[in-house]
Order: sequence, then structure tokens, then C-alpha cells
Amino acid sequence: MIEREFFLGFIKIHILYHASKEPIFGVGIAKELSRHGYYLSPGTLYPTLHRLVKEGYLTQDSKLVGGKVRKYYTITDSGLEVLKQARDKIRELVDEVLDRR
Amino acid sequence: MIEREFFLGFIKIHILYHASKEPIFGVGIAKELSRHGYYLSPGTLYPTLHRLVKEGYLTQDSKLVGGKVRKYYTITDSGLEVLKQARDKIRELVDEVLDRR
DNA sequence: CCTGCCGATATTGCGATACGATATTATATT
DNA sequence: AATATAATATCGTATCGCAATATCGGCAGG
Repeated sequence: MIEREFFLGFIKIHILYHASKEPIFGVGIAKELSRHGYYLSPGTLYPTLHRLVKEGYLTQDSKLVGGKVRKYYTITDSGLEVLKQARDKIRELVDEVLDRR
Repeated sequence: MIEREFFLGFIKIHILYHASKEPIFGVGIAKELSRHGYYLSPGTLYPTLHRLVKEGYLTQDSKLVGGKVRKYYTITDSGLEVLKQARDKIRELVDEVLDRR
């Protein structure tokens, strides 16, 4: 896919956004993203989630669902802060790129 | 800087957008981007421009300006196509992340 | 003129990232 | 017990990001 270089940040913002609405988990968010036409292979998805945890934007906690461990991710204050910044940048991008000025 | 991971794609879209309005060159686009609070060091800017050329989104041609060679970049049809896709994705991002539904 | 500065582009080197492929773990189905 | 399915994890390689550094040609000021 050609798009990746331009839209990978979009995907990460989506992840933060969904995590701000409710706890998310790997496969769940992958399906959610695919509804928007974004596809992340496990080799990208999991390292990304882990990095977002390491950087303090998400927290992780394990839950047993149907006998299987599932890792849920929830947004942190720091993550909400980045999401707020993202909203501002998106508005700016809209004003600029969509010619609304 | 935290933002980079999320917003680098934004920067590239800005570059394509400006290149669609008029030919751009390295230092010029760097200044333009800084008006939006985006800063690209030469080590990022030039490889990025070259890659966009290699991938067929921009074309490069040299011009003499004040006795010095300056490399101007112009958008290609393929670049315009990505820009169109970007507009759609941005609208989608706005609808989703800015809670306008 | 020459020395240093400025505008502009290029390159190097290393650490971080992206991602397909593969593995792992556990339950459910046949 | 074999197969499928759900979910997460990891490995290896290629690519990217970026600060630092280099280059190159004008243009002062002295």
C-alpha cells in the first residue's frame, strides 16, 4: 500500500480516539480500523500498541474473556493531551488542505 | 518530540498541498511548514523530498536563482491523486475524531 | 581579495520503526 | 485428535527519522 507513509499517523490518532471512548484490544481495534479502510498487520499493530503504552499514552490490563487472556488498552491523561493536540492539528490541516479560507 | 510519530504524515500532506499550488523548494517549504509549527531538519526534509520524487508524487527541476542552483519540486498526477485521497481521509478523520456526528 | 556569513542542498551514521511471516496459547468444533 | 479460530507475540530485514556535519556559491565588510 502506497498510502502508509501519509496515513500511518491517522491510524494512530484513530487508536487513541477509540481508546478514549472505551477500552480497546488488538484484534478489536484492527477490525474497527478496517472499517475505515486501514489495515495493520500484527507485526505493526502490537509493537505500536506497546510503544504507546511505553510512551505513556495508553495503559494495559489483561482480562480473561472466554478463558483466553485479552489485553485491554485505555487512554491516559497524557494520551488525552495528545488527542487534544491532534484535534487542533487536524483543524489546521482541514483549513489548509481543504481550501476553506 | 512526541508529536512526530502522529503528525509526520500531516507534514507530507502539507508538502504535497503546497507543491500543488506552486513549485516549492527545500528551504522555502521548511519556512512554510514552520508557520504551522512543524520543523523539519535537513536530514529529514531532503530525503523526504527525494523519496516523494522517487515514488512519483513530485518532479524535480533545477533553476538558477541569484546565481545559485535551486531545486524546485512540482506535484505530479499521481501526487494529486494521493492529495485527493488525503482530503477524503481527512474528512473521515474529522467526522470521527472531532465528534461531529 | 579574502575571510566569514548566509542561503540552499546533500550526506553520513545510528537508532527507531514498519511489517510480512511465523510462532504461541487456548478454546471450540468436527 | 485434528482442524479451525481468536488473540497476542516475536524475529529479521529493509526502510525511515534526524541531528550533525559537509558542501558550494554568492555577498558583504574590512
